[in-house]
Amino acid sequence: MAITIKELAAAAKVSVATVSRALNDDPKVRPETKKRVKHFADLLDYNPNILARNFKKGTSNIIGLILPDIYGEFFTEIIRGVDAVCYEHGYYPLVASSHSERSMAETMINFMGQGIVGGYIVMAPVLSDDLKSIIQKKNLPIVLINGRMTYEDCDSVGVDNQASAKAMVTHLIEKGYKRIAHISGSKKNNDATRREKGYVAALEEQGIAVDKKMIKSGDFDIVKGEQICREFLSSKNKPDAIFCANDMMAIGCYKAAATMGFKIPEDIAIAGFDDIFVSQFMTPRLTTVRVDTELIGKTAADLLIKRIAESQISSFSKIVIPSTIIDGESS
Amino acid sequence: MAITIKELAAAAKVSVATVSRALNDDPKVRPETKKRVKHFADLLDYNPNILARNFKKGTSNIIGLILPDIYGEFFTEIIRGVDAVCYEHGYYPLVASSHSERSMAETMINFMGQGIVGGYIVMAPVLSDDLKSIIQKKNLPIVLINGRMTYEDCDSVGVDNQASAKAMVTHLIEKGYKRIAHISGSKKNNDATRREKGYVAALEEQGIAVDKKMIKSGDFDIVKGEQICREFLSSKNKPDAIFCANDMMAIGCYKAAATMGFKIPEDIAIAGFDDIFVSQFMTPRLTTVRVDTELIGKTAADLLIKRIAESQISSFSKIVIPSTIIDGESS
DNA sequence: TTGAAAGCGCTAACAC
DNA sequence: GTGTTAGCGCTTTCAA
Repeated sequence: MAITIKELAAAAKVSVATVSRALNDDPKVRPETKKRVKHFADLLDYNPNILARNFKKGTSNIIGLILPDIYGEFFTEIIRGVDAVCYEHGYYPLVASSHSERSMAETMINFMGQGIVGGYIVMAPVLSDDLKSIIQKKNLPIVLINGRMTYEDCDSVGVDNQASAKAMVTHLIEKGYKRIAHISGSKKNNDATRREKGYVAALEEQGIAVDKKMIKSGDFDIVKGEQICREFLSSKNKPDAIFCANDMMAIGCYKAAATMGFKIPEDIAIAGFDDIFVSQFMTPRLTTVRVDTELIGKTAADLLIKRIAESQISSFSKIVIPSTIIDGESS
Repeated sequence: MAITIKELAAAAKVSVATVSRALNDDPKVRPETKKRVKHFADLLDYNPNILARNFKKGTSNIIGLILPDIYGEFFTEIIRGVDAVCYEHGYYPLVASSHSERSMAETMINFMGQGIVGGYIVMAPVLSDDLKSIIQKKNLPIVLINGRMTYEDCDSVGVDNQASAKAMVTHLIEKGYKRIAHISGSKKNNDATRREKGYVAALEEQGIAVDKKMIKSGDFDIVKGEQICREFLSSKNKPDAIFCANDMMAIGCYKAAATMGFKIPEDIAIAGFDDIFVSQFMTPRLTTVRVDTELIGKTAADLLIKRIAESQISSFSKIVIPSTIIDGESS
């Protein structure tokens, strides 16, 4: 066991209270006393037991980061961003996935009232009623990532999926594409539905009729993306461009095009969403929407840490992280 | 603040001690008492304050997962594996990267004696003296991932990089390739040096002279991989195959080959290491070494949790996670 | 400016 | 089998 405040107090010949105050930079402590205490703390290699501190204060410097799953770049970058900000502020991120078999709501309840975390960042692609009620009766600060941005009861950070998708499709139209198909994500996924709405909005704004047959769900999956692209390419009314709801499905399209002998972008233009790492190395370079995912994580952590530190509740923020169109050679 | 053990005790009309015992399944408690306590616990929505428990017991059900950085599939899968096992055992993973500017050693010291974690999993691609001394005088259980496997002072889990690389190169030789080049990782990275050794060992075993000019360091970087591949392909003594120390560099090679007009595998065969997600979707499918990274994380977490739970120290394990050769169409 | 002491919620030794 | 109580290391009143 490491050295305790008592031993440090004895060494510095002051009371434990003074040690505590000195180490917490209480202005009431005389500078020379403070100095002596700190000197001995260094000397004896003293580290306050954070557990005891958190326990006593009823808060925690640990942030619960609850993700629907842990895979792929998106989550990694969120974790990375959260980690970076946590480090700056002396917080630690506790990462938990919802483990599919249990609901996300359960995971959150598990954390609650246990004292382990001082607040959480929740990434909920689907905002169930369970989850909503938990957020509403929350006893800990919560920041939502990419949740429904209209939600009024907590802070949230995310991308404007709809506007970004709309911008991308508009960009394709401006480049001269007339028949733009869309491979959407899962119907249940909030991001996916927003992106599809953006696609529809762009067409409507440009006076292009929306053809339902030109929208197919690929579940964000690379293999499904390939499959659907194959269907599009072999249909009689072949599209001249495909906007995929994520880059993974776009990669699937590349594969389909290659094996079917279609050249990108001459025979079929492809656009994605996310700008994952490999996209910049694909030949031709994928046209896509870049989202600074790490910034989402950072912003969420910043928000949460502020929220944990403050006592009174100020109004909730909804922060939109901007996205950029990467005009690659695939369109 | 959530309900405490005291209030629960009052409700169930027993002492706090009985509540504690009942909830911890102490066999001394009468079944009916246990039942009543649990009933009230459910009713009142009681969750024990884990912080208080950990504090009191001087342990923690939180595992510190210290990574050199957080990006790419490898780390994600480690986190994923650790998370899965943690969940099973009621533990939580606390993820921290070493944040480059501070050393990994510092991060570990930060955790120590603070009570926050009950042990850690450390992924150290380089085992510095700092780190070694910390491991040696450790006051908390540690499991090393992919560290130097010869290290004797703690548990470790990892891949046999050398044997796997050797197997891959031998495989290439058996396929008929005569002039196999190697794009290695960073000289400082333990994985990289082991893979290079495996490459050399395979050549030697097959009676092929090792040509130093055929080994160049690409730092595990996709762009450097492309660059070096370009150099190899334009040299007068062009290799007929390139074994890259990771898939990212292999992707770089694909790019170089495509732009220089070389066909894979006819003009140049490419092999990688890691079998990252996109490798299976590359055209042609990349020949590579598959490592079950998630299993590494799982195994490490398993080991650590056992270590935390047990009181006396048994001998340290070194677990080697097997790897497989994926015989793709790029060779 | 400093010290003494209470107490956070829980577990475990001891008493009954 | 159950209750009483000390105490984990720290912060924070309250006194001095």
